[in-house]
Amino acid sequence: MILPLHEEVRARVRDALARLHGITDAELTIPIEYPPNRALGDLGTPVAFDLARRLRKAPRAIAQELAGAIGPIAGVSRVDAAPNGYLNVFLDRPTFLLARLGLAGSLPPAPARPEKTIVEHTAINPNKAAHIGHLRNSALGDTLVRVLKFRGNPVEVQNYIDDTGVQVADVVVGFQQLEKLSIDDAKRIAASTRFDYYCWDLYARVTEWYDGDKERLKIRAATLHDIEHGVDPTATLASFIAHTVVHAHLKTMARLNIDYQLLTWEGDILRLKFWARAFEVLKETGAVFLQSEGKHAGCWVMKIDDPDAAPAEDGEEDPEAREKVIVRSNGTVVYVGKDMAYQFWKSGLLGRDFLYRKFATRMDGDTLWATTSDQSQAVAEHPKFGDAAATYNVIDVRQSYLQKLLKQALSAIGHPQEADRLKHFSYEMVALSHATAQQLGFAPDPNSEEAKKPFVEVSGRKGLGVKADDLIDRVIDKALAEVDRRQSDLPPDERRRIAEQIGAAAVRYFLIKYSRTTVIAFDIDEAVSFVGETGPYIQYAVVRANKIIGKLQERFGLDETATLAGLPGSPPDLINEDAELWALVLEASRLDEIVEQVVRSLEFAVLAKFGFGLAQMFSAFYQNPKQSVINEDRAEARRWRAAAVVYCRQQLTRVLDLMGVAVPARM
RNA sequence: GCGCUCGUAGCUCAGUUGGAUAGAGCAUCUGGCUUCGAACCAGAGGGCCGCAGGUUCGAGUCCUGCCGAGCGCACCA
Repeated sequence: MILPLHEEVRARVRDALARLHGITDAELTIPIEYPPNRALGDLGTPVAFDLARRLRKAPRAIAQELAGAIGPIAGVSRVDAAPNGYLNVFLDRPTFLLARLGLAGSLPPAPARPEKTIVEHTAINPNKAAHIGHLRNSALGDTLVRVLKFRGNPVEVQNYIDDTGVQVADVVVGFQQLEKLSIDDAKRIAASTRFDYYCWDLYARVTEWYDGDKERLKIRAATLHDIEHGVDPTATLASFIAHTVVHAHLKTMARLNIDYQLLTWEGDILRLKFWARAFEVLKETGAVFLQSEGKHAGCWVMKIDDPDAAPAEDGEEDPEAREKVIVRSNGTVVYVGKDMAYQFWKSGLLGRDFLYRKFATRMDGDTLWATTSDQSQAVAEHPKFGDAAATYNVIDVRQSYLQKLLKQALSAIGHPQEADRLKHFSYEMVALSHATAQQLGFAPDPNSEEAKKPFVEVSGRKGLGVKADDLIDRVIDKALAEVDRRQSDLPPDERRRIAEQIGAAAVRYFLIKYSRTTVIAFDIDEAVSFVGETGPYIQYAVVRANKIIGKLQERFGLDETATLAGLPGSPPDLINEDAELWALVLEASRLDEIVEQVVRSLEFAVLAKFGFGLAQMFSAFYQNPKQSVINEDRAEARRWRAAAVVYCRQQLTRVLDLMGVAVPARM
């Protein structure tokens, strides 16, 4: 918790500026930064540079005036003007640490954020096993959920299931046409094999089959039609495939501590006629209109307004390029129409609701709900879903255009605020490194275009990709080998559990540490590594911290509370003089600031780097014999160091929790 | 053609409201386990921040142009 101090320093600088120079403009921002080293200060601001021209004074002189006029600030020991013009602040170290441990004073409460936020993520086509690209989506989405909750936002997590799309239809075609299998055969396969893996292979074969004769695509169209209209046996088989694969996906995600509150099924959106209602709204508000001329004649279209687009230079611009067809001339709705209906519902603007049924049990024991359109399945008592003040849609960058259309649709029906509060959480895709593609047996022809690209694109249609569970298995196996080597006294099931925790940390950290705009060229060897900047590195730091606290009890018979209880009032020399210890405490306190930055930028790489950097500082501290806690003879020094360890461990544990990662009992 | 992203160490990447000396991991090299357990730590080498202009007290970060790469822009989903 450092943000309240930032605010206090800002307020006092503002106050001093008003008194000294009559500067009261609210637009003046006072940036708070961290000087390059603690000898210069704990916090600092370059505000004097901004004012130099305005006040016709050297930055240094302004900073000096401010330092003299700012007066005492609670929690601050001194304010200095640096020779180059920075205004630097030194904190009262003992008070700072004691307050953060809840041993002195009280920290201001977090701001209330009562408005409900929906986060939709994962949305994997339920026709095959999840792959690493899907994992990036889910890891980002779940981290977003955790970060929002951390700062007090009520969050509803949804996973959209496209059970009536082409991809499910393709696997149905595989069962019916290629394998000549019935629903009972499918059930038999599901009972005896990895069904999602089976579908993975079958899906790739269906793609090849289509390539063999384009006429076969007509079978796909007919299958899709049967699914949409509930024609059996096709519809029942499709439903079975989708449900079975969804359960497999849930299982996969649970291995990474990812789950959901509600599964929204596209089939229910169709059957409950959400689109018909959305279409009414769009027509009533004039958001869409029936085009009577040009190439879109007979279609219902929406104007695309693009304020960023350059104006047509010589009036030769194609007017149709500024229109998006929403309803085709044959009366059927385009894909994005269903998305609009779903989004209107999320934003509480549809005037219609799903029915709900219980689907499964969540990891914390709560109910995982699913939508339904079947009265006989519907449960009367259910939580209120949808109708959120803000929405985050976690979808890769290729969907940017469609997400933009969704925002425009909200605007066009007269709800610009809702449009503004719909955020497309976009991120780049996961591809494969050439080395990994080769290991999988997908080496492109060295003379082909593909070979010249910086990475190899994943393709579900070709069956080219790394399955999520295969990756997780490999990482866990490797972790288990390490655990077996180091913790041979532990029973096998406990070792297994630890390996699973370490594996989840490795995978999740790997998926979070890149910025959203970076294409991850997935390399298997890099992903399974536990050395350096990885999740297990952070876990290891926390395990070491726990070790110190355990030893303290063993050696001195003091538990954590007793150790800390002796701190208030004890001589603060150590923390005042030990730069390394203080740097650790100050850095640890920045979590709230980091979380705000993460929500503002939607960059979880920031969180990952913070966790790693703090763990790194702690590891150095731990490894330094001069900083030993239990070998320290002076009781006060021991207590201050223990306090720093406790605080650091607390903050690192929170960071891991935000990443959906647990702390192993031992490593 | 238009739009959006990206180009930083040998490799993979940070540098997200323009700030003090451009960082991390991996790889390479040198040290360190009878120590709070080395999944670690200490240290070394390694940079025209794609190129050229501009704005600013200050630019890896903002603007313009160029070069190079990726992804979008359907009466597909």
